Parts: sequence; C-alpha cells; structure tokens
Amino acid sequence: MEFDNSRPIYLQIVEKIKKDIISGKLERGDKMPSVRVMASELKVNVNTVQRVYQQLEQEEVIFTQRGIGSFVTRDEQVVKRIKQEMSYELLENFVQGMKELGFDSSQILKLLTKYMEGEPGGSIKGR
Amino acid sequence: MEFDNSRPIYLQIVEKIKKDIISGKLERGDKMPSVRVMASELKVNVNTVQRVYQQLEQEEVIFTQRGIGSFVTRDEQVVKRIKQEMSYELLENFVQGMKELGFDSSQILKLLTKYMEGEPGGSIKGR
DNA sequence: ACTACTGTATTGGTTATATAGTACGCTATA
DNA sequence: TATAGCGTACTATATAACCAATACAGTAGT
Repeated sequence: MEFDNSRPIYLQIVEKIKKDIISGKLERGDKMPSVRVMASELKVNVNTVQRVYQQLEQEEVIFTQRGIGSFVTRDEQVVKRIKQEMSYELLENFVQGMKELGFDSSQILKLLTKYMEGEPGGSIKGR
Repeated sequence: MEFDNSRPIYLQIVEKIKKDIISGKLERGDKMPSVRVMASELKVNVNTVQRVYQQLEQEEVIFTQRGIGSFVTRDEQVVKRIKQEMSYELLENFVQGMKELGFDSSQILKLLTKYMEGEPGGSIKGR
C-alpha cells in the first residue's frame, strides 16, 4: 500500500479498512489481522496499526477482545452509517472543490460523464 | 480561513491561492500581499507564508521581484495547466473513492445529480 | 504448565510542520 | 540619503507522526 505523504498514515489506513468493510471485502464479524501481522503487511510500525485499531474501535467499526483479536462489527447500522458518511464527504469535497475552480453544476456533470466514459470499469453502457 | 488539522497548513494555503487564480479572484499580474501581511491576515507565521510563496514560485504560479513583491504569473498557459491539474485530481479522487465504496458509474451519476439538486448555487435549471 | 498468539503500554529517537524572533539585502520614494 | 516595505535567511523551540525495541497481560490449545 502506498501512502500520501501529506496526510497521516494511520488515517489513510483507517479509511482503507472502512472502504474494505463497505465494499464487502471485509464482512461483518470477520477477524482482523493482528496488529503485528498488519504492520508487517503494510510495512509500518506496530504502534501505527495500534492507533488505527484504536480509532476504528472508537468509531464502533471494529471491536476488540483482549488476547483474542479484533473483529469487524456485527452491527449493520454502523456499516450503513460509515458508508453514508464517506460517500457524502466525497461528494461534498468534489462538488465544492469544482465550484471553487469556477465550474457550475452542468459543467461538473459534463466533466464527470466524460471522465467516466474514458475510464475502464464503468458500467454505463456495458462496454 | 480555517485549516484541516490533518494536512499541512502551507499546502492548504497553496491550494487556496491557486483556486483564487483559477476562479479569477486573483488576476494575472496582480500583486500578492506581502508575506508579513498575508501571515497576519491568515494568522499564521511568516515562515509558513514564505514556504507557500516558495512553493508557488516553483510551480511558476507566481513570480518574485526582490525588494518589490510577488505577483501572479502573466502566463495564461500556467493558469490553464493548474486548472486542469486540480480539476482532474478532484475527479479522480471522487470517482475512484466512490468505486472503492462499491458504487458503479451510474450510481455515482445519480448520487451526484441528487446532491447538486439539493445544493444552493446550482445552475442546472435556473432555479 | 507451557507455548504461541493476541492487544496494550512504555521509553526513546527521528523527521516534518509550525512557531517566534532577529537580521540582512534589495527597491522605491519622500 | 533616510526610511519604509519587500523577499530572504537563520537559529531556536514545540509538537505530532512515525518508528524501534521491549515489556506486560490476557486467551487458547497442547
């Protein structure tokens, strides 16, 4: 995993994990890798992963059983909540940013469709 | 101006200034506030503004005349360039982020239009 | 009981960011 | 020429993020 130099690593990992849960790569109740294993996989320090898990637990995204491990929440509402939170944040950041660049709504729409047509993996027209 | 705690202030100021140039709030050839004045206005340290100007000069967005001041570039191509850079970055961040949340292109489009309809300042239908 | 695995805590060091204060050299203008 | 304003440079300090190493404590399985 590659990190953006201008933002804390632990926050980037937090977001990555939440995305994996939202998209279904991680399912409710799944056991998370141990802090040491994940630190090794991501090539970061154990303390950094510790901080990640701490943050996720605070947001009720995972729960921890000492000596056993950490697990993805079984609460469906929490998953829904973070999905809404993250998608809204993306929308807000995008639209507001584009408007600050001087684009209006219709221009934003045009640019987006044009961008997605040129991108692989789109599902607008089967391709 | 309010700053996002999780990203360097100087980078946020850099982006702010580039947006102001792109949107026309700052015009080509305009004189920038002195480092001391801007530091005072933004309530940050002079050294931080210094770094901002240094960064902007490196990107050829502003140029500096020692003893006189800093000025917005007169090169229209540079302005076009940073406008494309910043809009592309916003697009990429948005689309990729939404796909990582599990949305496909048509869903993204729907969510965006729905979001913009609920927002003030849109120009889709005159309102 | 022993072992191996978990999360957790602690101490210490490095780097980047931001601050504060001071000083230097250049330019325009009164 | 004196002065005010400009970018620039320097030293020093504080803090957050990250890393490294070690230790402690709880749980499960042999």
